[in-house]
Amino acid sequence: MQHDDFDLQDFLPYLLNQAAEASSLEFQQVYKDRYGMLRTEWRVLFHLGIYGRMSAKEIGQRSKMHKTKISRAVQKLAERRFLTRTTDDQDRRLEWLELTTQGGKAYRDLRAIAMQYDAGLSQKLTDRENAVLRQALRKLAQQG
Amino acid sequence: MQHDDFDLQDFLPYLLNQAAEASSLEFQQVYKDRYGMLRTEWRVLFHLGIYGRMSAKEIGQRSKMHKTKISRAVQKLAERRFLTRTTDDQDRRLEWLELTTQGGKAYRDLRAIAMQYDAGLSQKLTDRENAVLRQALRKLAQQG
DNA sequence: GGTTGTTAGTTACAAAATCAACCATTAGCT
DNA sequence: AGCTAATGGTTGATTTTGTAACTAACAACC
Repeated sequence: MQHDDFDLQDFLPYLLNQAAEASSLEFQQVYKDRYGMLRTEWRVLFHLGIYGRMSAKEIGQRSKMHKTKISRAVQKLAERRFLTRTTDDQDRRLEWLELTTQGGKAYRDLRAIAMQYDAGLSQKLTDRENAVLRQALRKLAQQG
Repeated sequence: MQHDDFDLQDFLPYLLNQAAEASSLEFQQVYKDRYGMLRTEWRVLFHLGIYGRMSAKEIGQRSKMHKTKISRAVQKLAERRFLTRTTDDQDRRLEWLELTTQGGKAYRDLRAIAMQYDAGLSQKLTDRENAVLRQALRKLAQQG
């Protein structure tokens, strides 16, 4: 049982997780300290900021977050007046979510930081690594 | 605010997380359903399986898991008789962890599945992507 | 030899994620 | 129309994590 040949550092699920965790640490600090947000919350914020008005369901499809997470994130963001919810006229189960002016401001602020942060991460890698990495990650991200 | 240029799918912390989550889903099913283990638990199990007897502290250093997580994982694994704990003679704060026969069996079983699973993931990528990906992830994983 | 500071590991409590059951509404079928 | 199933979203109970405070043992210094 001593020092066998399996290398944990080469096992993709583990390695990916290590990289994901390490590389989101600092950004987490920002949305946490600056806006008191959770990961789920900035994600919802970003979805709305990027794609504009959408429903919780759509956010779920895109982000693969579970609907309860989204539901609670939306609640918090609504409480803080970062978004508004309007029930659809045709289908009254459906709710349209949209950033408020304040929400938009928070989004743009965080987006700027995200872009800067991402640039910093990219600097750790060569151009080729960056390109191939993102390509590969996208393949892995689509489950199946 | 509609459809701005920022791409969430290109933001590394997000992309990494999506890939990590997607690519660990099936393996998670295995250690969960088959051994009722948590992520922290199989990680501890693997550390001991790979490196042999070690202390909780060492596991923490290698895995970057917080010591409370490790403490709890060790407890569970000990309850299930997957490992034994022996206090060090020199330094009685220190505890040596070691897999039992049963623990070793579980480890080898899961390791086999992990290897197979990893091979499956690798198949989604070209050889070059595989090499570059792992290289890049290792760089990102070392924080700083 | 006693005081202070560290270290390995645990525990208690709060925060968050998960899972299942739950409304309310709409769709589909007969 | 009336019944059943499916859908969008919420809620509550349980599990898991995170944070801080805590032991117990050791180290270092005076």
